[in-house]
Amino acid sequence: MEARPHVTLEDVARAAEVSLATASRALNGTTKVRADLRDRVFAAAERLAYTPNAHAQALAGASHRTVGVICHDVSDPYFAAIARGVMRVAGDNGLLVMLASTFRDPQKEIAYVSTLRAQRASAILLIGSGFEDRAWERALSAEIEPYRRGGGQVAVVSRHRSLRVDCVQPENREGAAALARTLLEQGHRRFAVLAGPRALTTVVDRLGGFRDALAEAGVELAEEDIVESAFTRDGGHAAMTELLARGLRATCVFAVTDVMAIGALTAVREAGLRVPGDVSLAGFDDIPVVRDLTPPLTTVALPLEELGERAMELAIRDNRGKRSRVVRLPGEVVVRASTAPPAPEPE
Amino acid sequence: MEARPHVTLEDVARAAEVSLATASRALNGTTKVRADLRDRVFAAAERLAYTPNAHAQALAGASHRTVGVICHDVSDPYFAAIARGVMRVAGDNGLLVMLASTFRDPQKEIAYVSTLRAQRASAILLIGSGFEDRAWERALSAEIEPYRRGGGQVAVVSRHRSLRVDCVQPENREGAAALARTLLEQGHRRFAVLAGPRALTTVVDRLGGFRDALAEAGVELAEEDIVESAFTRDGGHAAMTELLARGLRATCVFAVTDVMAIGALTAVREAGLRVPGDVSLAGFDDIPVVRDLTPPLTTVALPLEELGERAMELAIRDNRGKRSRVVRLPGEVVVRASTAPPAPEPE
DNA sequence: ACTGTACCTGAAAGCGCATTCAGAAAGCGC
DNA sequence: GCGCTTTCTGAATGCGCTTTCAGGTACAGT
Repeated sequence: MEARPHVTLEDVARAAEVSLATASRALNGTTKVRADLRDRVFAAAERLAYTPNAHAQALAGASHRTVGVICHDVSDPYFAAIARGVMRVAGDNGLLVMLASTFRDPQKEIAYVSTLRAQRASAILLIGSGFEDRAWERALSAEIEPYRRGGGQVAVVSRHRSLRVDCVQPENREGAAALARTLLEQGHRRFAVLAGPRALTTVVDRLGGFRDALAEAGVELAEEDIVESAFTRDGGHAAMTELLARGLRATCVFAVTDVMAIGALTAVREAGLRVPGDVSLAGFDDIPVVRDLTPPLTTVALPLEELGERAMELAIRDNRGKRSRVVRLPGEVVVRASTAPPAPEPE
Repeated sequence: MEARPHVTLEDVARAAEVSLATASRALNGTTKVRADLRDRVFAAAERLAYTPNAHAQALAGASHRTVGVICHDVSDPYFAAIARGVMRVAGDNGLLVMLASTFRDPQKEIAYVSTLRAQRASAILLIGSGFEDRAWERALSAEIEPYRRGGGQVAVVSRHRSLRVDCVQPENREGAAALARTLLEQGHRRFAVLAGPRALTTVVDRLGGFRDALAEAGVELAEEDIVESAFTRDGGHAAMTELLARGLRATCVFAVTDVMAIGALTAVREAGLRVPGDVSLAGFDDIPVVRDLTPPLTTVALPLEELGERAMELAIRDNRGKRSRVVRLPGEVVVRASTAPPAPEPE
C-alpha cells in the first residue's frame, strides 16, 4: 500500500462532473447551487472520502478556526482544570485547540508561540505565570507583537501584565489576604509559608497578600518562616520536610498552591504529626482532589475552569486596537478540616 | 491599528534585494547561498519580524510536523499523565501537539479526527477506550482509513483493536488478576467492584481479570456486588454510597479506576467508616495523587507517561503498510495502606 | 418576440511558499 | 583568450483551495 496523494477538490469536481468552483460552493454552502449538482458533489465527496486540505483553505483566505494554548504542564491539575474550561468554550465555538506544554522552559514557550504564529492560529492563550527575565520578555514580545499586528488575538491567564494583552487574573493577593484573616480568626499567631519560586508573580502576590493581612493584625511573617521550593507536589513535600527538620514553630502552614500542600500533607504525616492536631495546613486553588484528602484541605477556591473559559472568550471576541481588557476573578476561602484553632501552648 | 497583512517571504526578498527563491533557500538552508546574500536575507527577516506561513509551506510540499492527540478529558489525571508522556516525546522530536478533548462524546471524536485530517497532521493519536457502538466504529474508520491511505500515521492507547492500527495497551486483565491474588492473600473472601460503564473495554478487562482470578481461587464475584457508574470521582462516590446503603457485605472494594477510588474513599469516610479498618479499598492506574491520600491507596501501577511515550514513538516511526504493531505494558501491584487483612468475623 | 433582471455556473486569478529549470557568473585547463 | 564545467541565482510553476469576474440560462415584464 503506497502512500497515495490526497483526494482533492478537483477529483471531487471531476467525479461529480461539475466545475471546481461549483464543487467548492456546494460543499461550503457559500452560494446557492442547483440541487442536483449539489447532490452529485456531496455524493462524490462521500464516495471518495474527501477531506478538504485545511492548509489550502487557510491559504486561500478562509478563516481557520484554530487556537493555540500554551501552559506549563498539562499534567498539573491546576492547568488541567483551566485547560478544561478553555476547551469547553473552544469546542462550543467550533474551534480546534492546539495545546502545548512548555514544562516550564522559557525557550520552549517562545518556540511554541513562533510555531503557532506560523500556523496562523487565530488566537494564542498563554496560561500561567511568566518568567522574571528581561531578555525572555523581550523575545516573547518580539513574537507576540507582530502576531497581533497581523490580526492575531492574544490572551493570558494569571500572568504579569508586561505584555499589553487581554488577561484574566485570579485575585491572588486578595484571596491570600482573606485566607490569612480566616486563619487569624481561628486563633493562629505563628505562620509558615511554603512558597514557590519568588520570581513568579503568582507567588509574589499570594505571599504578599498573606503577609500584608497578617501585618495588619500585628502578626509578622519572618523571612525564615518562608521556605521557597519548586511549584510541585515534591516541592511542597521537600519544603515541609525542611520546615519540620528546622523545628516547626508555626501552628499553621500556608502552601501557596494546593499541589504543594498535598506534598506537605504527606510530609507531615511521614513525620508522625497530625493535621490539624499538630499543625494546620492551608492551600490555594481548590483543585478538585483536595476535598478528598484526609483531612480535606482548607484553601482558597479559584474558579479554575472559569478562568479558562473567560480567557477563551476574550480571545474569541475581537479586540484589535482597543485597550487591553482585564478580567479579575475573585477566590473564595473554603474552610475544611485541615485547619483548626491551634492547640493551647503546652506550658 | 488596523490588521495588516502578514509579512511574506516576498517582502523579505524585496527588502534584501534578492529573489524570492534565494530568500527561501537562504532561510531554509536547502542550498548554498552566497554569504553576503544570506546575511542580507536574515537581516531583513529579522527586521521585518518575518514568520513563514506554515500553511503555505505545507501546501508547497514541506512536511509539517504536527501531530494530533485526542483524549476524553484533559483534566482527568489519567489522561493528563499520558498526555505528559506524549508531549515530552513530541517536544523532543520538534513536533507540535494539537490536543483535543472529546469530553466523552463519540461524535466529537469523529469531528476531531476529521479536522486533524484536514490539517494534514502527520499523526493522530487516540487515547482511551473506544465506544461500543457499531455505527460509531464505522464512522471512525471512514475517517481513519482514508487518512492512513493518504500517508497519515495513527496510534491508539488503551483501546479495543477494532481499528487496524498500531496500539499500546496496558495489561488491564493481568494487572487486575494480580491485584485480586494479592487481596486474596491478605485474606479477603468477599469482594465488591466499583465499575465504570461496561461498554468500555478497559472496564471489561479489569473486571474480567479480577473476577477470573477470584474464581480460580474459588471465590465468586456476584453480579450484585458489581456497581456500575460513571468513570469519574463522583461516579466512584455515588457507587460506593449505593453499596453502603445496600448494606456492605464485602471486606474489600475494588474500584476499577483510581479516580473512582478517590470518590469512594470519601464516601466511606462520610459514612463514618474507616479504610482499611472497616473495608479495604483498592484502585487501578496509580495516578500521582493516590499515594498522598489517607490511607495511601493500594493500586495497580501503570506506567502512564510511558504509555504516552510509546504511542508517540509508534506514531513517529513510519509504519505504512506493515502489519499493525502492538505494545503491551504491564502493571504492577502496589500495596499501600488502604488494604489490610479483614477484621475477624464479629461472631 | 425582445430587452432586462435574477440567478447560476465555470474559467481564472492568487493566497505564500518550495522547487524545478534555465541561464548567468565564475573557475578551470588548455 | 577560448570553451568547458561548476556553482549559484532568478523566473516561473504548482500545491489545493476560495473567490472574483465574466458569461450563460431562465424567467418575467412590456
